[in-house]
Amino acid sequence: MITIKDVAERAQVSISTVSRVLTGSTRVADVKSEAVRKAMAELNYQPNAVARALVGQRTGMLGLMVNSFADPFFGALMSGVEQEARLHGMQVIATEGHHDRERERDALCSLLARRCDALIIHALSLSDTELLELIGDNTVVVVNRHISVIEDRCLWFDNFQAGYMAARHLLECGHSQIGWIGRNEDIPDNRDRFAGFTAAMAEHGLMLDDIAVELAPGTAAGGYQAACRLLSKHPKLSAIQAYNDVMAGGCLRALHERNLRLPEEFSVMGIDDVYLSEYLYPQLTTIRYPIETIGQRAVQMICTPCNQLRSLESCFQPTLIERVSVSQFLPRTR
Amino acid sequence: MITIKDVAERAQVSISTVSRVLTGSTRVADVKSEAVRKAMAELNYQPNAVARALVGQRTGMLGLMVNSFADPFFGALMSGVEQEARLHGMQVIATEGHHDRERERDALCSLLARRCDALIIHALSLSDTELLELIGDNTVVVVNRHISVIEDRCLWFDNFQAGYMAARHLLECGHSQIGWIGRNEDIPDNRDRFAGFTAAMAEHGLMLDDIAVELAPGTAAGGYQAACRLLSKHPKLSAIQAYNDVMAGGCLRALHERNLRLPEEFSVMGIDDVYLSEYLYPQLTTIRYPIETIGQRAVQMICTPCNQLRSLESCFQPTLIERVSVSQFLPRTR
DNA sequence: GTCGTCTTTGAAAGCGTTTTCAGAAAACGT
DNA sequence: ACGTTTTCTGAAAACGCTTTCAAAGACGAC
Repeated sequence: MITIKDVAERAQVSISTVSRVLTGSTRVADVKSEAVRKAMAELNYQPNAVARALVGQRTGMLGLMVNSFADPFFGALMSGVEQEARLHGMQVIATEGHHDRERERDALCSLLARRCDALIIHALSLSDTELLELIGDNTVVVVNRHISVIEDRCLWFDNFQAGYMAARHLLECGHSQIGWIGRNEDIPDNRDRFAGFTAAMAEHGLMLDDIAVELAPGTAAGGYQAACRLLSKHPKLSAIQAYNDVMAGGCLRALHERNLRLPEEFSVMGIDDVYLSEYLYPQLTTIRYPIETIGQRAVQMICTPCNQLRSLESCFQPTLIERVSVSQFLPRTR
Repeated sequence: MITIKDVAERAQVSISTVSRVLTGSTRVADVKSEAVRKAMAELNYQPNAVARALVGQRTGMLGLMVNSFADPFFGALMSGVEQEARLHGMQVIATEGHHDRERERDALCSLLARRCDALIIHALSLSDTELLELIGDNTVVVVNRHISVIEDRCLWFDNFQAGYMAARHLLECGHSQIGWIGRNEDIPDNRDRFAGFTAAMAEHGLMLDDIAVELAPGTAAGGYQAACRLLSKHPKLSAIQAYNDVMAGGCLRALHERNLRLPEEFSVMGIDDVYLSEYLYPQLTTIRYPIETIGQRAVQMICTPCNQLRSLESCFQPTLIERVSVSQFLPRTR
């Protein structure tokens, strides 16, 4: 491998001088600096980032842990992070946590051992305590999670408001018989979205006992099953609100199988607005989770000096994305 | 930061000894090794991977370049790579190329500068020559591309066969009026798939002049536009073969808008079998591109000693995934 | 008791950089 | 012409680790 030493030899200068033209820290006489540049080009020299990291005490690496690369939701997060990281000359190094405590811990340790300058973490399975202990005093931004002790290093989404807005939209379209399809895991996102949903319903005088609810795994298959159960138990339903777009996707399938014309005969809402949503038929009306923006903001929090960082909100607000899957309520004539 | 020196001091041994228990390279007396372990635990010591990389001349990092993180196709690739990398104790460090020559070059240089032990590259915009020049004599696996000079470091997909199988399937279902929706960029994948398509058609006596073709950008919107044009120009079509699943998704929308019952009245086939396909309505019949497996194999090629590596094929074969969007041809009665 | 052989250990060199320090050379003011 | 400042440069230390080398003990054989 070509090192700074080779360049120095070829350019007839000391390695210090080569280093100086490399970093541009100090003035170097034009003759020499020219010679160095020439030597570097001729040898096709590429500075060793590892050595630089060791001496400079910064690696220029941004550790990122997400649940799964294959999930488009996290794809969007990663994309946001990478774009912004590039602007700041940082390199993303990514791992998957896979919703598994062991793996999340290993992944974090690995990133830490590699001495990333900062970490962006989406962890589902690690407890708050464990997470805090692991990160120690490293620079960290926790996304999609609210840990009050480090609230200023967290970016999260107003899930309550998302659930609320979704229900609100359906109610405003005239629906009142609205079913909820949720996850059967007791995770905060699920709780909050459902709470928002019921709050909106309550405003219209619909109490918890009146609401049809089915729980299932947070997958398309889960959404399908839950929808099937919901439809057979509650024939009067005119709309379904799903925990997220993926479950809404499964829900749509169940409705298609029953030959319902969508959205004329039945409305469906999702939450998240993932890549998927506009491919569904009918295109899904949903609540946008600005996950890509959150990724960008996480990097900004890390790379922008505190004094320059306008202290923007850490809690991101949902927005309604109106597509096709929801329409005005029309009493069915069957 | 707490270093090997601190541990050595605390355990009352030299740093050499600490290093030895760390690497396990040489026997260390039980008393000492115990003391070292204790000191490490008490100080919560974590070896500095950067320093180890510098002296050991290997970073344990696997550089990965893909087109875009947000694209589920590449999500699957990344997932395959990460899984296998984990098994081999390697860490993935990823960048996006974004189908842009400059960015692809920058991304590669950055990975190279970081001294990744090996690179897995999906590059669309770099020319063969440029790519070869950049990678020099680094360990590299090129995916989804065939460069004959380094054929043994390439893994690719039989796009011709994919196009052939797709058309074949439609033909076997009795369709003969089949339209092709392709990309308007002249990339090899597009050429090969179309060539396979026409080859199958030719076997049934359908020559190029008989085939309805529309080209558009390789997006859902592109698929939609192309389908609209195709349908208006060729009312007799009973099936469409799209370049990939994403375009097929757009195509489905065009068909829904025309109130065609799918698949009874019209069949659609994709290629790739991305995450998306089973969410489409009707669920897409397609040709599987085993991209996750390709990712795994790329890592295996890198991490498995040559002598152990059974020389498996480098060209991956497509398989037919029968879902719902294709049915037997039934003459329309309208 | 002496010698050779193992085992275990610490000192020191080295990985490829950056940066400090001090000296040499050049430029300047008078 | 001389002292003072400024500019430029190389030697050397440091970053945190691994590994080589040689020395020190321990042990058994004779």
